[in-house]
Amino acid sequence: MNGVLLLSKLVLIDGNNIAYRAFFALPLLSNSKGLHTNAILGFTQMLLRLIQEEKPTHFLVAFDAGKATFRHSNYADYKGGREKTPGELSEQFPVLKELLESFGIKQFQLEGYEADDIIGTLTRIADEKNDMDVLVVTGDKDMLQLASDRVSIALSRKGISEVELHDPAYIGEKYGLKPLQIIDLKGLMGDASDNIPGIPGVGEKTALKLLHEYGSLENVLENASSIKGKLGEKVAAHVEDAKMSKDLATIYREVPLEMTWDELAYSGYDDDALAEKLRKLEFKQILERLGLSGAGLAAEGEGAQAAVAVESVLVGPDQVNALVQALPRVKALHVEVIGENPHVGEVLGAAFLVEGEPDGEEEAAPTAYYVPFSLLKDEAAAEVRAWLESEDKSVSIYDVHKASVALSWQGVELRGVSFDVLLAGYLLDPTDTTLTLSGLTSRYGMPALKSDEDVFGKGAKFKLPSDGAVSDFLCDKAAAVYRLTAKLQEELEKSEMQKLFHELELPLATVLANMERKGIKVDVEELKAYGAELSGRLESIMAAIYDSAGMEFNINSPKQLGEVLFEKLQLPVVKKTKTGYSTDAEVLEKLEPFHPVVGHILNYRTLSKLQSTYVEGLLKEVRQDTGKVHTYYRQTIAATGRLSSQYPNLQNIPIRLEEGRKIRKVFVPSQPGWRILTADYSQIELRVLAHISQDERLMEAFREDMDVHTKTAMDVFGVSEDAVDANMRRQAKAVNFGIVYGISDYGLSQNLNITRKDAGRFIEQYFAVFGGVRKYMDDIVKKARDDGYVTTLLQRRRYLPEIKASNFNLRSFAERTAMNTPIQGTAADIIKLAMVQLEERMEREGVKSRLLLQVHDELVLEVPEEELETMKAMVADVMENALKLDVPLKVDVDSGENWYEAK
DNA sequence: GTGCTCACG
DNA sequence: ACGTACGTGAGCACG
Repeated sequence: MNGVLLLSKLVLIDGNNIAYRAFFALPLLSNSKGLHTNAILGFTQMLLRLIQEEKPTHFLVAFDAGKATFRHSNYADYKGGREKTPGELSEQFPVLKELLESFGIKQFQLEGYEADDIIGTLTRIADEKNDMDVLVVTGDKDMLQLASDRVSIALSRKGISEVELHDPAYIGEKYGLKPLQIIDLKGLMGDASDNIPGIPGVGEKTALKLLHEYGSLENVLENASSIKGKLGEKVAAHVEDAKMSKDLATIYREVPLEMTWDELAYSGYDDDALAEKLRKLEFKQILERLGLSGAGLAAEGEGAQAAVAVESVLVGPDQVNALVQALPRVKALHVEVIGENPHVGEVLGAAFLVEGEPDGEEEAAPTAYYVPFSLLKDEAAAEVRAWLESEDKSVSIYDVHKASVALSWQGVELRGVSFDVLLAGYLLDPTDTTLTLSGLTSRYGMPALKSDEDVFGKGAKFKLPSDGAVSDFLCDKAAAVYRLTAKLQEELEKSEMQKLFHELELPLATVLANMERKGIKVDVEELKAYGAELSGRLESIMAAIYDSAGMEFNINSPKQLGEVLFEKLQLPVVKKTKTGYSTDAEVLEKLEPFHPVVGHILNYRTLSKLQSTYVEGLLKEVRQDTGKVHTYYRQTIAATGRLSSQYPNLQNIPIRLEEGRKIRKVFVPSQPGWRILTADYSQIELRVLAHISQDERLMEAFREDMDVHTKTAMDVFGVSEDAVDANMRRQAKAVNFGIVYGISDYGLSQNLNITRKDAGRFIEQYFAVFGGVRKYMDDIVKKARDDGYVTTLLQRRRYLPEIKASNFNLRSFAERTAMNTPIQGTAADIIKLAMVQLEERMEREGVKSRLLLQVHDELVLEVPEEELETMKAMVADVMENALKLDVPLKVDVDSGENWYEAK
C-alpha cells in the first residue's frame, strides 16, 4: 500500500460469540422495566470502540441460525453437553438486533449455517478481491484459520474488554503455525466447549509439538507408528476422531450468500434513532458519551419531557436587586462546589431558580439567576446570604450536605432546605452509582443536562469555561433540580419513603455537616513520634527480610514478593489470584512454619500499613492552622443505608490489634479539660435480627441480657452455660456472624477453617434451634423474589434483580444480600435516628458537648468535664430509645483523655 | 485505571 | 465460560 489509496475496511462481528462473552463478562444488569441488558451493553461498547478506532467503510454482524447445522448432521454430538442459553441472555438477542438496526449496521444469518461460516465465506471473497482490509471480531480461536494478508482477527480476551490482534505474523510468532494449521491443531487437541473430541490426552502443548514436527494432521496420523510411547498409541487409536475433529473445526467458506458489497456499506448512525433506543435501554453513560443525551427527545412520547425554556441571568451588582425581589419565589437552588471534598473545595457560585408568576391564563417561564461567589460574599449580596441562612423556606437542592459544608467554610450557614434530589435519588435506588444531577435527569425522564465532565473536564483537564457558559450551565442545573423535585417526591410517596426522607435522611444531612465542620483534634506531635518509632522498626524488619530471603526486593509489591516466596524459596503455593500468586495474610500464616522470612513479612505488612495509611495518611489530612481532621461522611454511597467516610476515612481506625489501636491515642479533645466520650451499641445487628425474625430464643437471650454467643453455643451444642468453652463460643460467634451476612456453608467453612460439610451441619443445628431465624431467612428471600426488593424497618429499600438470575453465583449473592440488607440497614436506620434525636436534645438542653464521629454502631463525642456524667446518661438514653424494638437496645458508654482510653 | 492487600463495623 | 460469607476506603504497584 502506498498510502495514497484509501482502502475499504470491513469489520465482521461474530454476533453470538460476542454477545455470550459480554453476557458472562458483565454483571447481570437490568433496566427499570426488568429487561436484562448486560450483553447488549457490552456489545454496544464494543461497537462504539470499533466504529471509533477502525472507521469501517463496511460492517456486518453475523449470527448463528437454527438449531441444526450441517455439522450436526455429520456429527450428532457437535456442541453437545453445552448449557442451554440462559433466559437472561436469549431475551437480549431481539433487542440487540433492533439496536444494530439503529446503529445502521447490517446483520445476517442463514438457516443451517453458523456465524463463522458466513464470516469465513466473506473473508474468502475479500481475499480474492484483494482490495479491502478485513477485521474479524470474535472470541473463538478457531477463527484464526481465516487470517491472511488482508484479514486480521481481533480475539477478545478477558470477557470483551481487551482484544488481541492476530495477523499471520502474530500467529506464527505465538504458535509457530500458519493460520490454516489452526485447523490441524484443533483436530489434534479437540475443543471441549464444542464437544469436539480430538485425540484424548493431547492438549495444546502436545498438539503444537506434533505439528511443528509433522506439519499437518494428516502427516501426524500417517506417521503415528514412529511416534514413541503412549502418545503414539493414542494417535493410532484415534485416527478417525482426529479426522472428524479437523473436519468439524474447518470453517465452511462456500456459504451461498446473495449479497453485494454495497449492502455492507456502513455510513454511520442516525442520532435520533440511536438515542431513542439507548434511552429505552437506559444506557445513560453511553448517551452522555455520545453527546446524545438531548437528541430525539421531542419525538419521545412518554418519559423525557421537552425542556421548558429557562431564562438565565448572570447576576452582577446591578442585578442583585432583581434577585432579591424574586427570593420569595425561589424554588430550587444549586451551589457549585469545585472538587470532591467540600472541606477544601471552593464555592464557585450559586444559582437560584425562580418560579414564573402566572400572567392570567399563561404560565410564565421560570428564570434562573446565577451569582458568582465573589459577588455572593460581597456586601451587595447580604440579603441573598440572609435568605440562604433563613429557616423557613420551601426550596430544593442537589446535595444539601455538601453545599452546607462548603458554604459553612465561607461563613454562610445554609438552612431551611426542604428537599434534596440527591438524597431522594439515593433512597429510590441506593445501588445507583450514577447519582449525578445529569444522571438523575436522564433516569427520571427530565430534559437532558450536560455532565460536569462535559462542561468542566476532569482531573488534570479541569478548566472553567467563560462566565457566561458557567452561568448558563449552573442555571440549567437549578432548573433540573426544580423539575426533578416534583417527580422524586411522587416516587418517594409511591415507595412509602417520605417519612424516612423528611424525618431521617434530610435532617441527618445537617447533623453530619455540623460534625464534620467541627472536626476532631489530632495530637500531631504524638502521631509523628509514633511514625518515627514505626520507621525504626520497619527498617530493621526490612533488613531481616532481605537477609533471610538472600536478596533485596520491593516487599510492597505482591508480584515481587510472590516471586521470592514461590520461585526463589520454593514455598508451596496455597492460593492464586487472577494475576499470580496470592500473598495475603491468610496465605502467609499458612506458610509461616516453612521459612523464617514469612513471619517477618507479616510483621512488616502490619507496621507498614500503620505507617502509610494511618500515620502518613492521617498527617496529610490534618489542617495546619487548627490541628484537626475533617472527615466527609457520604450519605449516598452504601447500598444498605450505612454511611461511609472519606478524606480521611475515620471509620476504619485500627482497634483489633494493640499495635494499631495505639493510633487512637492521637485523637484528642479540642479543648483542655474536655474528654472523649464513646457510646456503642452492643450486638445491634443480632438484636435487630431477633426483632424482625421474632425468634423466641434469640429474643430471650437479649431480654435476659445474656452473652449472645455463649447462649448460641449452649443452644446449638445443647449444653449448660458452664460447659461452653472458649472454642465453642468462638464457633458460635462465627455462626452468628454468618447468619447476619446471609449464611452459606462455604463461607462458614472458610471462616472456621473446617470442611464445608461440617459447616453445613453447624448451620443445620443452628436452624433446628433458632427456627424463627430460619423462617425469616426463607421468607425474606421469597419476598425479594416476589417484590424485587427488600426493606428495612424504616422502609429503606434495596432492589435485588439478580435474585432471579439463572447463574447460581449471582443468585446466591442476591439471596445473601436479601438476608443481610434488612439487618445491616435497620441497624443503620437506628443509629441515624439516634444521631438526629441526640443533636436535637443537645441543642434543646443547651450543652456544650459536640458529636464528632459515627462508626456504624458507635458515636464519638467530645464533652467538657462538667458535662461528662450528664452526657453519658443522655447519649445512652437517646441511643437505647431511638426506636422501639421487641428486644431492648443496649449501649456501652466510656470516656477518656483520648479515643484510645475511651473504650 | 485496575488489582491486591488490609483497616474497620 | 465467575467458585461466595455483608458493607466500606486507602495506599501501593503496575500497565
